[in-house]
Amino acid sequence: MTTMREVADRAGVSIATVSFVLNDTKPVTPATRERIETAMAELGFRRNAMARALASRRSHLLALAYPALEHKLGSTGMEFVTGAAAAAREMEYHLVLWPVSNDATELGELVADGLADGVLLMEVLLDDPRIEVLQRAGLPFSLIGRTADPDALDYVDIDFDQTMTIALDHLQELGHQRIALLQEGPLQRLLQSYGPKRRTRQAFRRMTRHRGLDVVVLDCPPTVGGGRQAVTRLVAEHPDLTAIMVQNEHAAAGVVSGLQSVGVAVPRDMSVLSFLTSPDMAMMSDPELTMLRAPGTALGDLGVRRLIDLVEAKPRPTEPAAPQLIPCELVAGETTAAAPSR
Amino acid sequence: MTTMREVADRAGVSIATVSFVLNDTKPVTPATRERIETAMAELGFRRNAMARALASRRSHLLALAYPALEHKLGSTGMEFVTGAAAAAREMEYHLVLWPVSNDATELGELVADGLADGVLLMEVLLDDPRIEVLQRAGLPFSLIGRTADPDALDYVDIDFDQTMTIALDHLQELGHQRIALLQEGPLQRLLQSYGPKRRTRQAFRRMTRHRGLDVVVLDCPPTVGGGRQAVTRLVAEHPDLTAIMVQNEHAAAGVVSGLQSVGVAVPRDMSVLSFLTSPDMAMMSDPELTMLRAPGTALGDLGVRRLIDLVEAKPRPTEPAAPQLIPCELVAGETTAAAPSR
DNA sequence: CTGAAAGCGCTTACAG
DNA sequence: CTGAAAGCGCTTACAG
Repeated sequence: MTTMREVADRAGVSIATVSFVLNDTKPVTPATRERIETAMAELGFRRNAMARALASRRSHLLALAYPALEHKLGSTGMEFVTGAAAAAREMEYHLVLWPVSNDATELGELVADGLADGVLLMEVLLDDPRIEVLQRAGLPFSLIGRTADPDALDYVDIDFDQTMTIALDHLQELGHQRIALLQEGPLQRLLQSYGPKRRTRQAFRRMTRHRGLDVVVLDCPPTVGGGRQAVTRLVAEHPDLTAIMVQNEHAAAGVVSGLQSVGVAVPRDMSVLSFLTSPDMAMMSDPELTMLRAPGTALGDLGVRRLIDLVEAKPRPTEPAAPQLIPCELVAGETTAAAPSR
Repeated sequence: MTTMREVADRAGVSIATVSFVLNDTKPVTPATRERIETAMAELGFRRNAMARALASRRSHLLALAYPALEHKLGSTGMEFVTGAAAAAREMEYHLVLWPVSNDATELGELVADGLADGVLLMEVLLDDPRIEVLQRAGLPFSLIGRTADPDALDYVDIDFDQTMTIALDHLQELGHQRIALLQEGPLQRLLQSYGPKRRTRQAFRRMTRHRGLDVVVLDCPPTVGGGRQAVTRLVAEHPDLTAIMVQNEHAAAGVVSGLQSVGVAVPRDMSVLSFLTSPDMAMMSDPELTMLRAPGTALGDLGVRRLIDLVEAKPRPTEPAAPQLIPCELVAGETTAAAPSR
């Protein structure tokens, strides 16, 4: 390992000057800069990350905190992680993974270790105890998703309203008037305070009312079997439905197969639209699911860039930056079509 | 932030002594230990990670390097990552993500930064340029997967032989005699040197010959459409096949739907077995895929623990530890059944 | 069993 | 524009 000392000696300067060219933090004569740069190149010098971190009080490490228990991050979760890691890399930061329990003590300890310059929080709950811990620690952080009242926080999230608009536009253009929304449930302790479910439901209720559509809202377990059972009941009780939105990919697959097993053809007799879904999953279904693709990579990328902005902000900002909301993209599959005429 | 200095002052000792109890590295009288521990508790002291790293020349950071380009890590890749992160956490290490290009220069630079104590390499190629870089750097590393000639290396991998034995046992118990293996292909530059494909194929060829089974081996694109097309040709050219093993989950789904669309019922007329697959994916297919479940979490966990062993080994070991191979687990779905009698 | 001191490899006022 | 020196918060021989 070659140190700044060796570079300085070889270039005939002090280590301070080496540091100045490395960080471009003070003016240096072209001539000496030149000498230093060739010395660095010849020695293959790379500045030690730990020493830099300690001296500059900046580790260039960003932590990604996610709930350790549900160690199913899912396909969208993975997109999020890789998107965040790629953005961090591009900005010359590193992303470190913090699988922590949802009670915030573990997170608090990690934060106190002074390892990370900032924290990115995934799977944010509507009332999330982790946030208070981060605030008290005074460490920069931003959220993927948001709490019930996120105005004072820095976050990126899915644009649920816009996504719902896209979904309803799609279905209405196809002539659908009676639409069901099927979501994960019954609410468990944890999901009770889970934003995407609530926000989707609210947008659905509000917008369908405004558009004068007939709707049904139902919960089912987030599994293939759950979707299958739920849809059987659903079509029995609401024979006039022509389209179903499903907010869980496994349930969506179950809905499709459940429909077909009771003689309802998809998409001829019934359209199915899978909400907040990843292509990997949607393609596995037969017929392939039409989906609103969750913007996992984009959110990961954005989240990291915002966090870096926060970390590097010269005076600590008092107001959070305006939140960024990204809608899901409609990706045509084979499960939506014109509503059957009656 | 409270430092060791403050703890030492409050306990009336030197910072050296504080360090000794923190690291349990020298005997300390119960009485002073007591004083120090209460001082730490009262102050909420947490030792600074950067300072510790610099002084001890150990960062407690482990890097997970994966190819940045194919930023599809897939469902098993995710299991691997979360398994590794959880194990690292449990061992009081941190996992940092290094999405790097497959040419090894980027990896070389990161290694030279002195950030990580060791590197875990994912998606190992049969001839992998990254390995030489790590060897030359002298940094501990271990592999998930292995090169063509891995004897001198430290790795964990899937036990392909054992997995193939489980698969063939399963199919033979069901009476299957004529079996196809469908894998990803045609080989692209990168996949050409991809181990799992080659090892599966070799195990398949060797074991089926030994068991006196009739076989077909074929490549297809790793997509639903690829599987669908391939299987259509396959059954036309080999009408006596009764079972197909597929080494890509998307292709497996395509095989199932392709078969049904040409009037071959699954599993009545044809069994389909999905190789190295994740439950998340298998469940999306209809009927649900019978699979050999890839041990993603276990490999991630093991890989990290081995790497930590390496990092902490007192004299640098000259021989690698014996490799650990983990077979896939057979998970019953709905796509395998007794061979049709002819 | 405990402490004084050097040192890890950088950054950053402070002087000149 | 450049350098000497203090300092980041720990660990670790070395003494006693």
